[in-house]
Amino acid sequence: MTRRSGVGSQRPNDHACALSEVVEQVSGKWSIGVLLAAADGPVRYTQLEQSVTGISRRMLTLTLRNLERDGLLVRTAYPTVPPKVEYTLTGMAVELCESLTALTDWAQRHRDAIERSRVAYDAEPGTG
Amino acid sequence: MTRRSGVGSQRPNDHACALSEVVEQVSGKWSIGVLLAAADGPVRYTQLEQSVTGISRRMLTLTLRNLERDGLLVRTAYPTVPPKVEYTLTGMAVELCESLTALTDWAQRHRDAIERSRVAYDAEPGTG
DNA sequence: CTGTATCCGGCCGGATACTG
DNA sequence: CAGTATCCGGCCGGATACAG
Repeated sequence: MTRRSGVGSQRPNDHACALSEVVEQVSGKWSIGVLLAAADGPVRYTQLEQSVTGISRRMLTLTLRNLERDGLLVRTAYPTVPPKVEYTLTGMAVELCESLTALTDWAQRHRDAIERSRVAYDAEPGTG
Repeated sequence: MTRRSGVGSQRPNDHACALSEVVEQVSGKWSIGVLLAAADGPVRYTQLEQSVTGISRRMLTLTLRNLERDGLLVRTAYPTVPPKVEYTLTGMAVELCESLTALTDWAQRHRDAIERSRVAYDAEPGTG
């Protein structure tokens, strides 16, 4: 931070607003997983179902529809029998994923602290 | 991306996992707003209530407690009458906010596309 | 293979009242 | 000023069954 002079007229609330919109788009329980699973190239429905461990068909479809609707995924259906559908990241989504690496890096730097905050307070062993 | 050679053994799923954890921590309806509102320095409860437009006392408290618990905020209570409580970002949180600017930048680059995706689909012109 | 439809429980979050 | 307690509605998401 401390770049107040560079941004200009942007108040903190503006940042918060824009930021919240972005976060909300990927804040679904499965959005990140689906996005990352589709990052390596065109993937099929069943491939996603397998890579995104634990997701149900319902949530996979809903997540895909949302990402598609937000312009992050493109759905390509081939009129074959049996049907074949491929999902591909848009340029926007690729850039988003790249931006998200900043968060991944942050998470890695503070992995220990996060771990501690997610367990601790409940374990309470006698070993210290 | 395209840093596959640098990270080493990290599979996409690992990224997705770490990433999801981070996103989850700031995915509450008010987390981002509170975080950004507290970024300028120590802020008091009522200050937050005012800057974070629309938040209720209940949600403000819950959000603060969560951020505190995740090590992103520090709560300082002064034993005065009337009471005075200040909230400050931790170093972790400051770094997180800096990382989040990557997302803000992304949002700004794709602001138009985001706008379109949030309206559209309801207009339904006859051009298609 | 790629979905859709329905039911249902749990959690998130708003409104309101009360407290030290 | 800075919270806490309670009620309650709506949405998210899991399980399951059905369909082209």
